[in-house]
Amino acid sequence: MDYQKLADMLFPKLKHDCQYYIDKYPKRDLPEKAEVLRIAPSPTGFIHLGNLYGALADERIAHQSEGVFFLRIEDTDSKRKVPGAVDAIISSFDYFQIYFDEGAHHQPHEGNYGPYYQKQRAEIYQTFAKRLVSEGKAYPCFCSGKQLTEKRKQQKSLNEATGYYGKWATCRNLSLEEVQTHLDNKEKFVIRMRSTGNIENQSTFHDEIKGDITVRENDQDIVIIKTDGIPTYHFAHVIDDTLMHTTIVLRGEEWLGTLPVHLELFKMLGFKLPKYAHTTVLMKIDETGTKRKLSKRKDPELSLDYYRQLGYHPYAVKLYLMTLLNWNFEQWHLKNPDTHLEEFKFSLDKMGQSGALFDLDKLNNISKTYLARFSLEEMKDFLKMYVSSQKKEEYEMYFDNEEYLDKILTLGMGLDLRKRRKDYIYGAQILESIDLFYHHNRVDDFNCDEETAKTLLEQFVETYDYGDDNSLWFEKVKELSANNGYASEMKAYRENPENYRGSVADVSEVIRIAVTGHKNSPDLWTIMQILGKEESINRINKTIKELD
RNA sequence: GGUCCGUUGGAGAAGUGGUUUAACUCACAUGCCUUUCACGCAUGCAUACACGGGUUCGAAUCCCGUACGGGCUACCA
Repeated sequence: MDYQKLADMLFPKLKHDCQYYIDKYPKRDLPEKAEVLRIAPSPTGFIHLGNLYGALADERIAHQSEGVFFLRIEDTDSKRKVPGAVDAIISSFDYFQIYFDEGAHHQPHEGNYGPYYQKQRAEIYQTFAKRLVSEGKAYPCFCSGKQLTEKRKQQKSLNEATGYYGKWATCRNLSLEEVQTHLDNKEKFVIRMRSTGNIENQSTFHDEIKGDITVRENDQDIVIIKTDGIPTYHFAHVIDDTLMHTTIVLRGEEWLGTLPVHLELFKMLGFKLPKYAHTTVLMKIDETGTKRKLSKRKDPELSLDYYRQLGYHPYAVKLYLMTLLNWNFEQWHLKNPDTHLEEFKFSLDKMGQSGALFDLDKLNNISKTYLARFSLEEMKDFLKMYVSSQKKEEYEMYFDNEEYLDKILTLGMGLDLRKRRKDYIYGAQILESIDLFYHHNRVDDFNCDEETAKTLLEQFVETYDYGDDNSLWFEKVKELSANNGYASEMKAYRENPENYRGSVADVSEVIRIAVTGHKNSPDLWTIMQILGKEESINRINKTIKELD
């Protein structure tokens, strides 16, 4: 059989040979320990926490080792492509501050190993496929989809493994004449690799995360080039990660099953095998109470956009993912709350082996703990970023009067006060809270009837003096309480609650609502000091009026 | 069906033959603090090593089997 002739028949007009591409993408000039990793999403228009999880691991390992992290778009399946999806992917990674050294988003200077869209690399794959054909390691297959379905049916009824292999691989040994006839008939064909593996042969393979795993040899003549001339994932992966000099292939464990295919392809092409690291899948609890993989279709709330829209701080989300990624991260972070996560030594062998449940409670906790450490300036920067990224124009007015915004943030969140709040989880909540301060009358929430509230407020204003210090101020509130049948001492109230209408705490709450619009806030005296005499009294008077 | 991976309290997770009466974080509860809430501190809860055999003086840790969960089994990635 003249394989070279076969190869020329199938691929009559390719510009270059394999050597051309091998020379075009020389070994990267990097320090010895440097690792090269990539994330290779397909443009389906949906990326979720799982993608970010993987990207963060990639990014850390690459940059920690002074290596390279790049973005490749796996757009080999035209059916899956969604318009605008690539932009969405890039903008999401951008929001979460995952930075690439090279790749799809860096156009026009995307890097020296491009193109980074697989669609644009079609000719490269074909060139290598041609070489395999010329060496007798791959062959054209003219089977139609219908025929393949029929085969599968038969295999199932015979209780044999499905697929294109062994005696079922009917196109394996077509003669040149037969191929010529098919071509003359303008029949579509795919290129399949000619597997030499035996499914019975087992060996162990070292995965950087999973450890030693057992793999069987592949015996399937899988498709490497589809009828449209575009490669399948398997072939593209082997070619790209070789030419782009990826050193660690980090991907989801759903790829473990096809690892034997990739191993055989690497061997067949004579390429050096990269290291593999298969990460666990993020899970959630189903409505039915069972654990299951996060799904694009069923779990829209787990899309990255969900967190962006609510305004989770990107760094907080990363902190959470890091705790899932490396078990020792959390304790490191507790010890070093002010150290950036980039200082943490990330390692593959500290990754979990079983599917981690996504835990919103924990994310929220990490998120609010993180926000609670913010200074006034940091908080404003974050809110500005959030408001502009979400185009929430109705909130932009808050930034026009920074002095006022400062006051309100200080009041509401205890920023720059000793009593830091820790009950804000994400941006949307904070903006809501700011809104409450602007429209501060929540008379519905008073803990007493309106008549009483009004009386208390009127008496409070009469004796209020901006110059009073905290303790004098509070003495007055106590007096006010006592005059109206409220306990002025908490202890006394707790011992005999039936003797009073309430306690000084209840009186404080009435004033607090009148001043801030909130039932809860930091220390009231300080708030009124910050708001200023005039505005404090205005707010109370306004409330009194509304109670009439 | 075949094949691969996994299974430690409600959740994440450490521990890979003997200071383990199994860390730590979240959740939950209680107490202290306190003019509210939150914070902080302290305490507690949680009947946690999937099950059954085996190896061993000794097993969460090693071996075998079973169950359960998940992945793959496409001209999808």
